[in-house]
Amino acid sequence: MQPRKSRRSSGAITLGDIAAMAGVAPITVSRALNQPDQVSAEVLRRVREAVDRTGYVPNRMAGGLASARSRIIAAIVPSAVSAVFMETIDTLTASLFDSGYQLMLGQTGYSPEREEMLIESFIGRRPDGIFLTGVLGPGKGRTRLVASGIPVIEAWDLTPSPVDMVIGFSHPDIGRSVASYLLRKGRRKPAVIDANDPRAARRRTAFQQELAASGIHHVPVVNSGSNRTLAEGRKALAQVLALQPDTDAVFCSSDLLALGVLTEARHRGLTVPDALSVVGFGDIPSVADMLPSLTTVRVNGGRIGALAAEYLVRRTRGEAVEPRIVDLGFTIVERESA
Amino acid sequence: MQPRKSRRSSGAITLGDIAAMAGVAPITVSRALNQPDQVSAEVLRRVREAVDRTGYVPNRMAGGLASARSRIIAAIVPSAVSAVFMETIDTLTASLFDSGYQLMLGQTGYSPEREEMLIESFIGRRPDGIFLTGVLGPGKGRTRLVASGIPVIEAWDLTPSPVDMVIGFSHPDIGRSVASYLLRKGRRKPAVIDANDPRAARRRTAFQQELAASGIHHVPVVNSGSNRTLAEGRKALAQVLALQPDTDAVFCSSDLLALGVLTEARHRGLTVPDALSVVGFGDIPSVADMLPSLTTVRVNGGRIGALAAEYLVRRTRGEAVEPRIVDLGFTIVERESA
DNA sequence: TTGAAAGCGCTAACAA
DNA sequence: TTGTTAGCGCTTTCAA
Repeated sequence: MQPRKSRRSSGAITLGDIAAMAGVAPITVSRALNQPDQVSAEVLRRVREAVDRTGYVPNRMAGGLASARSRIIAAIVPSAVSAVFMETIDTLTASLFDSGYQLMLGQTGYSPEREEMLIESFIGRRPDGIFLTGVLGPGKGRTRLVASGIPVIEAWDLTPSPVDMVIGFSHPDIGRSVASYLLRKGRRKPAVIDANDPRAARRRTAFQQELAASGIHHVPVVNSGSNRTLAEGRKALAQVLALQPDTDAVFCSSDLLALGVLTEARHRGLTVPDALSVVGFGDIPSVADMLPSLTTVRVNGGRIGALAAEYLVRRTRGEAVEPRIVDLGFTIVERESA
Repeated sequence: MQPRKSRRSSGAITLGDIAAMAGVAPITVSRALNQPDQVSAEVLRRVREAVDRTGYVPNRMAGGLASARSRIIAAIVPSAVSAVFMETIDTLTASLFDSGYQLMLGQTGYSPEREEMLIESFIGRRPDGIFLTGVLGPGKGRTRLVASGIPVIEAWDLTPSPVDMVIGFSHPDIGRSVASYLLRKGRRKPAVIDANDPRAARRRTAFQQELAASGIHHVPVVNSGSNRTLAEGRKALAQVLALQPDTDAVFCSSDLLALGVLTEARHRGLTVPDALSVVGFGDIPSVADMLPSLTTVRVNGGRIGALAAEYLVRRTRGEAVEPRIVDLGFTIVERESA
C-alpha cells in the first residue's frame, strides 16, 4: 500500500528505477544510454546490467518532450498503394531508421483538404522534419508549417519558393519532352490519358502546348478519374479510340494506366509501337521487363527519399543545407512501346 | 529580457498562453479542446478565438506523456514497395486517421533481426497498438512486446498462440488448395517459384505434400532470392524449364513473379494456360485485367487493415475484443492463366 | 462548470 | 565523471 501516491503511474519501469538499481542518479543513466562514452566503464556496466535484467525501454515521448526533439519524421504521400511513391518511402524509412528516426505516414488520397488535416495533425506531433509529396500551395497548411519552424521537404515537383527545401523535377518539362519525343518518332495523332492529379495536369498542359507549336491542336484527353489502375487504362484507351480512331500515340499519367493501354491495344490487335506508341510515367520496377517493354518517364524516387532523409537528418543536427532547390531531372527511358 | 528563465522553452505557443488569452485556467483550455461539451459556450468561444488567432496546435507528445495514450499505432511490414502489403497499410492508415490515430511505419526487408530492432524502437514510442505482418516467433521481441502490455495484432498468418490477436489465413491450406486445384485441371508436372519468405516456404511445403499424396514426388523449386520482381519471374521460369522442360504448371509466391512467368512464357511462345498454367499469390489490383488474366490466391489485405484498425481502436478504449483468432480465409480466383 | 496542485518520464543547465 | 535542480507542455485527481 503506497502512501497516497497522488498520480497514476503507468507502472512500467522508468529511468529512475534503473538509476536506483545501478546506484546512480537518473541523469547518469540517461547519459549511459545516450552518450555512453561520457560515462565510466563501471557505471556503464551496472546500467546495462540493470537494463538487460528488466527489459527497460526508454520512453521516447518523455525524452522528446524534455529535449524538444522527437526523432520522428512525418511523411505525406497521395497514396500508399502507388508503387511510384512507395519507392521514395522505402528509401526514406530505411535511411531514417539507421539514423535513429522513425517515420510517421499519412495519405491524402489526392485530396487537398485531407492534406491540410494531416499537416495539422503532424505538427501536433512536433516531428523533427516533414516530407511532403508535391509543393504546398498558399493556405492554412503552409502558414502553419512555416510558423512551426519544422524543416520541410517538398518533393516530386519544383517551385522557386519552397516552404523550406524542394527536391524534384519539372512536370512541364516532362510534358514538353514527351511531346518532342513523340513528334521525333513521327507521331501526329497523339492523345493523353490522365487521372485526377494536379501534377499530371501540368504535364498534360505542357504536352499540348508543345504539340500546338508544331501545328497539332487537337489532342483528345481522357481522364480516368481517381483510380490509377490497369483496368482504367484499358477503358481509357477505348474512349480515346472512340474520340479519335487514328490515334497513333498515347501519353499516360502513370505506368499502370500505360500498362492498361498496352493490354487493351493487344486485345484489339493494335500493334505497339507501329500502330500505337505508348509512353508512361514513373518507371515502376516491372515495366522494363514486360512485352513490349514500356517507354516511360523515369523519375528517381529512391534518390528523392535518400536525399530527403540526408537533408532532414542534417537539419536536425543544426547544419545548414544548400542548395534549397534540387532538380533531380528525369529521363525518358526508350523501350519497345514507343 | 526574461528574469532568468532557467530552462529553454521551445518558444512556441502553449496551452498556458491560450489560457491566459482566454482568461481561464490551462485545464479549462484542455477541456475546451478535448471535451468541448464539458465547457460553457462562452468559454469555448473565447478559447477557440485565441486558438484561431495564434494558430496554436497542441503538443501531443506532452499530452501523450501526461495521459499515457500516444494515439500512435505502429505497423511493421516486410516491404513498402510490395503492393500486397500496401493495401493493408492503406486501409489501416485511413481508418486510424479517422479515429484520431497516426501510423508509424517500419519495414523489415524480410529480416528477423531488423524486425527485433523495430519492435524495440517502437515500444519506446509507447504506441497504443502494434500491427505486425506475420506471427512473431519466440525471442526477445516477443518477450518485450508481451511485457509492454501494448495491444498487438499479428496479421497475414495464423497461430494458435498469438501474442494478443491474430488476423489472417492459413498458408499451408493455400498450398494444399492450389495443389488440388492444379491436379483437378489435369496438371502433372508442376513447379514452384518462390522468394526468401518463410510464409511462402510454408505454402510451398504444403503444396509439395499434397502433390506427393497424389504420387507426384518430383517438384522443381526455384528460389528467386529477395527481389520479388517481374524480371526475377522471367529468369525463374527459364530455370524451371531447364530443370523440367515439360513443366505444365507453376505456382508462384507472388503475383509479380507470376507476371514475369506469364511474360517469359509469351516470349517463348508457350501458350498459357494450355501448355503452362500459372498461379500467383496476392491478387494485386492489376492482375485481373491483364492478358491473360492471372489466376491467383486472393487474400483480403484491405479487410485485414480495416479489422486491425477497428480492433486496436476498441482495445485502446478498454473494450475487450473477441475472438482473438480471426481466419479471413482466401480464395483461388480462377482466371485465364490456369 | 471551473480550477489548484501534482505529476507523466525524461533531459538541459549548471555546479561540484 | 557525476549529480542537483528545474522544468518540457500537457492531463489526472481532487475539490469547490
